[in-house]
Amino acid sequence: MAQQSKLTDTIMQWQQSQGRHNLPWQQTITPYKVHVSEIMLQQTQVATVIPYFQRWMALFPDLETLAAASEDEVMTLWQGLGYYTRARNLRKAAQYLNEQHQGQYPDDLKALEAIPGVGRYTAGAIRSFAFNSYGPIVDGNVKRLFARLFGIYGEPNKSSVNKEFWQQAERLTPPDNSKAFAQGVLDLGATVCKRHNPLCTECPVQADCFAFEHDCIEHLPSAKKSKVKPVKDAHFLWHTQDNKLLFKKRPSPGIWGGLWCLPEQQEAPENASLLGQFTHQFSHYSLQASVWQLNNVQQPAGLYQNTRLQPISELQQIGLPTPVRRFIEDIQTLV
DNA sequence: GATACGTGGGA
DNA sequence: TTCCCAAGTAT
Repeated sequence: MAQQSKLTDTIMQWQQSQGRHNLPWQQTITPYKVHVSEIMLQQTQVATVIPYFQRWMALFPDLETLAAASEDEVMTLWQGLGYYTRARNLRKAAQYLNEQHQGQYPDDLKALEAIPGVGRYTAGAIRSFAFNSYGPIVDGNVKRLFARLFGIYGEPNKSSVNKEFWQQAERLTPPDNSKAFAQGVLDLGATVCKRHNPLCTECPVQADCFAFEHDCIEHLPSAKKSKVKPVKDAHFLWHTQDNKLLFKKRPSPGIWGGLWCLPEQQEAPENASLLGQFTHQFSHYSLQASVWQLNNVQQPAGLYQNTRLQPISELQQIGLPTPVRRFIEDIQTLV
């Protein structure tokens, strides 16, 4: 067996004694559980994911069940978790694996990356966690850890900087049995090498750490350029009929794609009264929404494609964007 | 390479 | 309040 770096050994041993071993997707590991959890965890905190993961596994216990599920079933479960393309791709992935790979997960990185929604990180994660084979990973945790450990400056998403992170990951990841290493860098980043107030006194690689030695932990990783968030206006229609509310399915791709939403239009409608307003902060823009109640006899024109009248008492059964659900609930409380 | 894509938590 | 960030990917 090839000589493994001391850093690799240290991180693996730390993981086995101090790392996380009780996360739901670490129990009776299967490629499917690893896949689902890794998709859910993209840009999403562990604590947020856990209840979604539990519900998902109860409803879609395997690839076959998932492949046969409707998009609506999947979106209803995913509502509130965000980045809804992930949910649609997960369902596509199940169909793809059933049709192209006999319902089995491939175990090489290239084939894993060909799965819808699986990129370089997730392919490495599946290979490491599910197969315990060589699977380098670079995520936010790893970037923070490596930036400090090796003194890697520059915006982490800049391609040249990103390339450095991946080179380090490929170099340090052991050729076999890479699970403990992959889990180790994630756990170190998440629980010790935190963005704020890192626990350097508990860090197993403190002696090797550039940032610790140079006392520049708070300056690494380098800050990204912040951008001005644009404000967008939206006009939603509130149309009720027999205690039912009119919804329209959001197109994909696009914001809230695949979820049901109040019908939206560019301009404020004529002959309508303002029922209420809400604002919502997306990561890339602020939404200023107005909700218009149409006059009684007025029918919303040209809205019948992909629409449904949903009983207000049965809103739990469809996937709604979080701020829209919140608005509707607030209105109900007032009534 | 830049941008779109959600939501909630923490400082 | 506002901003950054969290197990990134697709286009």
